[in-house]
Amino acid sequence: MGRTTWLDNEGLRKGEWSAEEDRMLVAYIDEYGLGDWRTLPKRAGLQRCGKSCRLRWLNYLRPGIKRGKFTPQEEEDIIKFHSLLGNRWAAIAKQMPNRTDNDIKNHWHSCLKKRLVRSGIDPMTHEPIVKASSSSTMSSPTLTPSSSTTSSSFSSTSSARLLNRLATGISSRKHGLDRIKNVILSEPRPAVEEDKLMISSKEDEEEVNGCFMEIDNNLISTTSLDELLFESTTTTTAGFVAAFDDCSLAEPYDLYQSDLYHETDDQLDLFLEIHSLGQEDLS
DNA sequence: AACCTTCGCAACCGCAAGGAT
DNA sequence: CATCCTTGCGGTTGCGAAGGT
Repeated sequence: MGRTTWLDNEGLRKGEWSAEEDRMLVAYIDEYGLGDWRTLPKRAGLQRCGKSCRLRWLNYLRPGIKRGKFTPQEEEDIIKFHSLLGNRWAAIAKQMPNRTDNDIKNHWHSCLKKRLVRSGIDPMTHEPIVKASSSSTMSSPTLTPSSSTTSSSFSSTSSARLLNRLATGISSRKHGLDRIKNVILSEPRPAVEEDKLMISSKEDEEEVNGCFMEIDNNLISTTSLDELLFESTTTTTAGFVAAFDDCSLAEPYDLYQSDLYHETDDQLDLFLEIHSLGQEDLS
């Protein structure tokens, strides 16, 4: 299986790797370690570009890679992490150390995505596919648009889901957290009127991702979002505060303003922790 | 048996982020 | 500070295998 091998216009081999090429790459890295991928092929005696060598090493030759069929547990994990992280395959792969991002991505596209669709689950939102109905009421699968909504009218499931979406936004965008702090979670927290939160430019819109677009579109109110964040961290995660006792934080809310979020990996780990606690709580 | 479709997966491409100069 | 270079990521493609008609 694989692509046939050919030479590009610079005389570099493309396509399927031969056993001999694999052997040469492994032998070189074993002896000299990983280094400059650009110059590695020449030093290793390979007629490949550095990018190709890197890919071959990371996705195939690197020690510790688990190949072959995914177990049901692994599939479950992929679906779970995808619901949290979206198409961030590298981030998902970090949670599953023996699998490569390429492998996970391939399995998702060729198998898991279709399986979810067959089960009536939207593979992007991980929510039940809502068929167009004759009802005239505007509805969102998880978020109820209402300026008079109180936090108690939101299910803890939707709260957790929203929190997870925010987590994805925060961890994937450099200034996402700052924006949340400044625009939505500013202290003291005045009741922010919906029309005060304006997304002024296309750039802003892209920056703050779909979550904020929903705000802009009035699908959820900012005050509801604020309440949701409280609710998410209190009612859906009984063990949440206990889990972070070491942080000496009085309220879960404070976590949003703490230094814990300054590093992407920390954000991710923290939110995964929140999510798993939330899942236990919901089950 | 021949043809067609779907599956599985390796590898390529383009782009963006971040570091080096 | 600007530009260049390298690395890493995600989307997509290509192709043999497997299965169906």
